[in-house]
Amino acid sequence: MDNAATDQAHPDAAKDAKAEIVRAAADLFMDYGYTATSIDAIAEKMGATKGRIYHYYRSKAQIFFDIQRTAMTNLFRAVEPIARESGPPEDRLRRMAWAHLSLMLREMPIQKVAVQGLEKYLFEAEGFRHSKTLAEINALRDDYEQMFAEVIDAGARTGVFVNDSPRLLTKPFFGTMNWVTVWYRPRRIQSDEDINSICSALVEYAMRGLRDPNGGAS
Amino acid sequence: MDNAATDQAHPDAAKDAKAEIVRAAADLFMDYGYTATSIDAIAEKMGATKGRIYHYYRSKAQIFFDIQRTAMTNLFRAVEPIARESGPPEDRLRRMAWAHLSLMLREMPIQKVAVQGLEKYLFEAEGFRHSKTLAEINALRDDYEQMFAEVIDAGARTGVFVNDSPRLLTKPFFGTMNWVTVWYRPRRIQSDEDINSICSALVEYAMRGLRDPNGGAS
DNA sequence: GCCACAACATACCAAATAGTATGCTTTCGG
DNA sequence: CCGAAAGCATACTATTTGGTATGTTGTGGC
Repeated sequence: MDNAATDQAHPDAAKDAKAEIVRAAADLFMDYGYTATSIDAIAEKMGATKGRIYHYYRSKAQIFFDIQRTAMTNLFRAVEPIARESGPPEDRLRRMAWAHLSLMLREMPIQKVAVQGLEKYLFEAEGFRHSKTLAEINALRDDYEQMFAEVIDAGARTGVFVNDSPRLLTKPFFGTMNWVTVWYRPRRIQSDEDINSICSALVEYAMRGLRDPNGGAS
Repeated sequence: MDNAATDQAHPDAAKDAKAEIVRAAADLFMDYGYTATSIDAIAEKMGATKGRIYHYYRSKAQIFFDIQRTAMTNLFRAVEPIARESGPPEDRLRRMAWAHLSLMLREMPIQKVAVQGLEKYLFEAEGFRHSKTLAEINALRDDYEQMFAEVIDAGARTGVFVNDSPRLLTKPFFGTMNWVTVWYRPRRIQSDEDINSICSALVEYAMRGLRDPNGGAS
């Protein structure tokens, strides 16, 4: 009994309804933040009222958690297959970074909320410290970072990457890419070409940051 | 008549009082966000009540703006002298980055609020779109970024940096450094050694991202 | 054709909170 | 030594908002 509608005769319809709520909420959270966005505002953006939202979610926080889950799920779907391939770590990592950043730009609201929103204003203040859901989200983020750390480690062992701790290197690596959520303003109509040029510049920057200037290949 | 206390006989005392408010507010904004932090909570953290705060600030938003101003002022004080020196752009930039990041880590609350907090939840919702203060803050941020862009441009002309647009290169450059405000959790007792090792790793990463792998030093 | 339940909308409530109005005490210039 | 303003605290208000309780309408199964 996770909520009122998930275990019904038409679970796919419920999924769609929840997805629409998640999208609307993410749009507003991105612009105004979590606490400054009212449930009524989310409903109004959907052309509905609170009743619709509370029929699918029992609280505002659950919507927030669902945004996180959606964001992480989408990231895994795009990046994990690449990580599992064989081949030179440098190539894999570059394509992983491209997939990550591309998704970041294409579903900015969800990803921005997910990446900047994991703050304490929910957990410290409310009773979410021991939440099962919270632990799940944190585990997802850790696993995701670990996926990159392993490829970086593999590259370091072959000598193409610098020899700092992989865990420490992932920080600026993600910083280079995730910082788009701070400075990039999605245009009305964002051309693929626009996105691709940003991806290219940032991914190459991130890769140069890892590479060892002295270490030749092999 | 900026506020009630600035043009009095003891402006320095008022400055101290305001600085204490700014610090307390930044601490709470960092953890809970702007809207989720009540004026009463800020007052309580100072061992006082609202009266004390509203004696120096006429609104919550003014406190927020003062945090931004303080953060930018401190950054300029630390970085601008280095930018004005002569010498190889690469050396100057590295030391500018170090100063920037060092300050970032040492006054995390103020800097984190300043760097991540310039959101719309104030301006779109309220009547702050045409605020004089807001324009001033934005100008400061632009000038600050421009300072780095110029040094990067100088380095690109000597051939040590890659040839992308300086404006585009500053994004991942700041991303590498400012992302600490997302992942770094200030320890109870943060040793200088701790901070220095982080500075070193991130600054070197940021510099490698700029450097042209093919371009030897002029 | 009826019934149970999904899928909402509407009305309502209690708590939180930005801001104000006012009162009290200390300090200081003349 | 006194008036006036600084430097607060206290009491109060109007509004916003998360959440609930209670409708109302459509719809699929039998």
